[in-house]
Amino acid sequence: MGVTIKDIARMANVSTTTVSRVINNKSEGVSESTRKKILDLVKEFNYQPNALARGLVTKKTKTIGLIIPDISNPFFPDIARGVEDSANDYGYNVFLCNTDEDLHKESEYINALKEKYVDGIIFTLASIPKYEHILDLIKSGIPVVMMDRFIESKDIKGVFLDNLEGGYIATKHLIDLGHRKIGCITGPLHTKTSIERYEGYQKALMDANITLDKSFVVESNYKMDGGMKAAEELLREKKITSIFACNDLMAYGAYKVIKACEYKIPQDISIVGFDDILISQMLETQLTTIKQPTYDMGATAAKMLIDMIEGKKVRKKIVSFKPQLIIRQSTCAIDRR
Amino acid sequence: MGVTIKDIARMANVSTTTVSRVINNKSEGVSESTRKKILDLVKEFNYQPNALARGLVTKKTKTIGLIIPDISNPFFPDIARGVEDSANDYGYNVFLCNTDEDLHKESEYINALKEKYVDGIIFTLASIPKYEHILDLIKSGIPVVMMDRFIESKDIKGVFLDNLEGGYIATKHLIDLGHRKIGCITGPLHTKTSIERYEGYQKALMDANITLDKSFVVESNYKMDGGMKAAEELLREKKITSIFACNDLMAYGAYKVIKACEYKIPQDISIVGFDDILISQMLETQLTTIKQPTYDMGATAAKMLIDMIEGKKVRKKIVSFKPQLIIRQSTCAIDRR
DNA sequence: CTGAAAGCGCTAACAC
DNA sequence: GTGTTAGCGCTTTCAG
Repeated sequence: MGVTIKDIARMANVSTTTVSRVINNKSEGVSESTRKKILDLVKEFNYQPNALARGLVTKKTKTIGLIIPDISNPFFPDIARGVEDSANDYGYNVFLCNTDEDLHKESEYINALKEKYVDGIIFTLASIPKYEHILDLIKSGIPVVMMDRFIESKDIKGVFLDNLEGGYIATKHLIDLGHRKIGCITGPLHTKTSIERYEGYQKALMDANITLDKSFVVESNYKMDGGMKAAEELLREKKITSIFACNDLMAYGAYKVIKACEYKIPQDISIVGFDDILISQMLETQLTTIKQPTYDMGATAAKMLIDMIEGKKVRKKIVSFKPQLIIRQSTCAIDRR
Repeated sequence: MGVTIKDIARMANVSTTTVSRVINNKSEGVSESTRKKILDLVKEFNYQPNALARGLVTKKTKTIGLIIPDISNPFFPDIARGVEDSANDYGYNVFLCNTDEDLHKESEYINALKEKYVDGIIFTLASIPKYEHILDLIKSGIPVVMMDRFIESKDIKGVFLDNLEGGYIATKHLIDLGHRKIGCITGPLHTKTSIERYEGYQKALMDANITLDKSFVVESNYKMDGGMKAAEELLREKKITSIFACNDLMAYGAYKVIKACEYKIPQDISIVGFDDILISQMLETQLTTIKQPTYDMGATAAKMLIDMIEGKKVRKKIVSFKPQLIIRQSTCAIDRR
């Protein structure tokens, strides 16, 4: 559909090689006059190089894949936006792939992306701890950057949040406010992120010489209803004065239960979440939470990937982002009770 | 990187033609034995066809482009998910492109997608009423499906929400509850969607024999702060008893102002929004609103596009989705005041 | 039922 | 400075 490099060459009375040289700016050895002639023709006939043909010979497509669990999960749009913006800056396009954490879909996407010769892939793994296929992928030579969910392996590169630090500062904030009986609603404890946040909680307690009471810890599912159930359990004569929920959705579930029980937030019970999703600042009592720099994480992952693709030295194999405590209205000092 | 059709052909002692036939299931004329031999080899060596080479000759890439303003706008992730799911069902991959409603970026993406030979493009236009480039694109022959934002043109195909109906049922709901003094916070009135929602409001009033009071109508910007300003204006001795905000973000802005003024929702002022974004059901007083079937719209757009690509008869050129009234807690009958 | 040959549109040695 | 040639990996006539 349209004019090819041959057409331009014929009209300019030059070879395709020469045309190729100028459209790729490898025009060291092209006279200014033929250069201009070609450029004029290109503009006049709106010549657009066929990326398939080009890719077939160069083995580069200026295309990357982004594989995530689910773009409609509020955690991912900002990441995706960061990735796409960076990619776009470097002239790359991005394939969006939603896996629903399904390993089969994950493999299918990997195959499709390989067939389409993407230059690299950014990955947020399924939380299931199974990733031989990823390791194989990396060994096959295609640049891969992991995001958010870590893999134990020497040759992994990636962008992660310091979840331990996040759990730590969330809990420390509560401790600094005078709380001693701090409940913890964790995510599923077979995932690294959940474990780390929980470890952060434990470390903060330890540093403050507070003994861990396991009955204050409830494992949940990162969902709202899970947060509700967990809060019901914690409220059952545990006498806790505060809760650290390992994500905002669960914090919101807890929030609803607490308010339904006629407790006041933060006077009766302080609560801190994790993620800083949009709703957190829209609640009646705005949620104190731990913010992840999602956009930056996406943007950094894409930059890193493209550096790898273009053979630049990638200094840091692992970039660790620091979470940030956002103090809002759902926490207060215990002596204000 | 890896084994090609030639390798398979050599190992099977057949021509590449034959291999091509079996991997593309055009194997009418291939004996069962060679067929099996080839399939075994394909599996053994994990042969993956090179999509670039294939696309170069077939002019088809099993790839579509999705051009939207901004994936981090909560309205779009569900749409994108619908698009991607449908595409995936048919074996297509999707390029994600964020334009920020910038016409220049829009054109750049169109060019890039054409160079990469996408089979079709799904579009949510910038709201600026300028779209010659889209019309050109369509004339160039590449299948295009519009989404959400309409263009006046015979040969347009697309998927839209019946925004007039949406404005109508929102307003009618208020009228049915006994309200007569109904404020309206519109979006920017140079966009078709905004105009239509506003027209729906007017039509509902007219059908109920309520005279339109223009002082009850405030044009705003679809953003939260715009909703706040508009609400402040409406609250200034207009004596309205209810507000129809043309999206949830503005409704939320109004909500905050109303509560800040110590009015009660819905007893003093009823409010209905539009979109049903996640936060609407998370507010202290859950928001009555108009829901758009975003996922379905995306999924339908992709199906439509792929049907066009694959030459199937597309019965409906325009699919109009009906909005749905979601009654929650922010509206009540006027006599309960 | 199978293969030979041409060609998609481009880039990359290499030669002049 | 510029052109010739080969070839990327595949599909598609056309012939047998």
